[in-house]
Amino acid sequence: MGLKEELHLKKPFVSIEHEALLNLYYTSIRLKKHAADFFSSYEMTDVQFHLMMLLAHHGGDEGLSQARLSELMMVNRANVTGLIDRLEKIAMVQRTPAEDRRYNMIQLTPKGRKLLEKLDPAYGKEVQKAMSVLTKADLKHLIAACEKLRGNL
Amino acid sequence: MGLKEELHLKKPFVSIEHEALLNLYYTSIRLKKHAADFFSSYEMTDVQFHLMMLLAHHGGDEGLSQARLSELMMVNRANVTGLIDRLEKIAMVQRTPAEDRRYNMIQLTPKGRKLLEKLDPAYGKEVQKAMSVLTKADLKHLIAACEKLRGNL
DNA sequence: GGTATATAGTTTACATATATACAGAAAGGC
DNA sequence: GCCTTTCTGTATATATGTAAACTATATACC
Repeated sequence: MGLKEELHLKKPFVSIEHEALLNLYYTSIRLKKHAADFFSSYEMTDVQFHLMMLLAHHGGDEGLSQARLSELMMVNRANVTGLIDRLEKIAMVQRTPAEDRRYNMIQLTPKGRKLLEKLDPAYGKEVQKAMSVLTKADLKHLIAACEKLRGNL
Repeated sequence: MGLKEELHLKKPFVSIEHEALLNLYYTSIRLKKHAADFFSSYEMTDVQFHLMMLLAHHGGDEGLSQARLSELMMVNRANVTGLIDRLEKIAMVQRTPAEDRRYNMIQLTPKGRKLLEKLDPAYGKEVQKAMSVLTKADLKHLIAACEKLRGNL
């Protein structure tokens, strides 16, 4: 269903460019909410899961610094402080001082790793379920379009 | 540039479905930040502008209720209370009690309308600039893909 | 060696988002 | 008329995001 119908708008969009932008926004929001719903049954937020996934897939043994996490998540460094605070409070990750004493290296705790081992495959299935309405060709087009848009900013 | 290169990831994505999802997320975030930058020179946030645009284009004379705004913005009703509070404080919108005394009708003030008359065309140009790296066919594909994804949730 | 510069993480103030619970008002059924 | 249900807006607690200012540390340069 078109966004116009979905939102019960009386007027059409100003341009197809604007319509495409709003479709991107709203679809991203809806997918994010869908993910948030999924994680809420595990007492987790989608953002917390995302951070833990980054540690699992890109952290290796030593983990990732908060600055690297902020880069990977495209958020402010200040935001990561709070995220790690909350994840540390529920014992999912831990801070370890690095050799360079400006850095904290963040690692999954055993508890965090165990939760991820259960959640990661389940989340992967959810992603497949959500995205598999698109053909491989659709997916490639979508990725190419997104890359073009980001390249233009 | 691919997301893998942009984030300097060492490992590839698990699946093209996951890569497409992350492209959607990150592109949406980047576009939103771009818009936020644009509006910050006018002492406005992108969200505040969005709300005012909805009033201008879909509010008619009587305006929109907070519930309708929350529906159009796909956010919680509680969130709209705060948004209107802040916009009322800077005299961009006003609350008017409706006949049905449960409702507030929200309208642009003359000051808000005047700002929009200046901002709306400038924002339109920004949207064209950002989205016109895509051909009309690309845009149609993108919209169709987004509609399919939302239809599947 | 000493100084200027850059970087990492934190703190603060604020905007935006959710879920939940509440009060006031309207609507429907009996 | 009365009661239940539903709907709107608000209050609260909490999560996530920003910008800006701060401390501590490392690096570059003379």
